[in-house]
Amino acid sequence: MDVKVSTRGDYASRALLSLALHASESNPTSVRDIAERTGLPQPYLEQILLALKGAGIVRSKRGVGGGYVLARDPEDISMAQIVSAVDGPIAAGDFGEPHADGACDHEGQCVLLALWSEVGDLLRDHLSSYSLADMVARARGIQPAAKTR
Amino acid sequence: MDVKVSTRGDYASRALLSLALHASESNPTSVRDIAERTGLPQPYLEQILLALKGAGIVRSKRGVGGGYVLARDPEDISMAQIVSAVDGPIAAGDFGEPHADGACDHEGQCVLLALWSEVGDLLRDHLSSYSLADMVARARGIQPAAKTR
DNA sequence: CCATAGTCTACCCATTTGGTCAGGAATTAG
DNA sequence: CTAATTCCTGACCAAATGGGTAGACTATGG
Repeated sequence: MDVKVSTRGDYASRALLSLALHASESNPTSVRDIAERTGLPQPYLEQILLALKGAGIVRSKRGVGGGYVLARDPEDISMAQIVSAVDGPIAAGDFGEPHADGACDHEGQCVLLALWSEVGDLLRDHLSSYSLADMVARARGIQPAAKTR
Repeated sequence: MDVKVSTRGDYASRALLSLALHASESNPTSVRDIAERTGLPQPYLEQILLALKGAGIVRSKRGVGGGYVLARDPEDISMAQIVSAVDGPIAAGDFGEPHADGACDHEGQCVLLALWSEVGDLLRDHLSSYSLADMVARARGIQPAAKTR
């Protein structure tokens, strides 16, 4: 089934969480600093930040005093966006579409396709329901007590 | 994130679904027959059935007229069991435990660990809520929900 | 004993994952 | 201008995983 979080997804989340926690001013944070704070390997982290930039989640500034900044408010960055930015779309299995009109080539296979796709939806929805701001809140201990979203 | 269903999980489900659909008598079905009905590569299917046997989901009989039979009633075989039998435990990421007492080595990383684990639970629960019998019902068109006419 | 059919072990190739490295290009300080 | 800083680009790499094959072995029934 393969429902493990890749290190990329995890690392990206950590980097962004760190960025959000230290977003005191609007001056950028260098990759080096982020790597130090999070304990992640710097060169690898660069790749990941680049992907996040490509997805429009962070902005970058080059040169002296440059670095990365969140492109939007943490409230407007969902965990689903983060994860799919570095790991591709959150979808269970690309075996083909459930060609829903009962035209299965073998027995009841489309029933299963429908199930996998349902599972993907469920997961995407769930991750979409959390924002980076939620993680910041939790990390600061202001846990809103098992949210009911 | 990696939330795709492996072919193994899918194949295992198909094989079992096929087995359940033709479970008219208690005489076993050979791997060759299952492969033919489902259109799956026979040698690969053998491996998968072996794993399912190891998990106690099917029983086998060797020799002439041998083959595989469901070990239990389809009602008592959950989709979660099938998937984890061939793909290992359904759990998001084994980075370590969320050492819940706020003793994160770096900033708020355990918050994320908690999230991944929550996601794994959600998924496992969801797949556990479906049984092979449910799939059989759906495949036969006795769809409890969208029943046309 | 012989054909059938499951079981086991090993191997194979392609892709993905996790990660490094060597420059190049932009920006700013001086 | 030039040098320092920092992001950017792209190649490269090792290991694991996924998907699949091949072949020998063993149990069973006739």
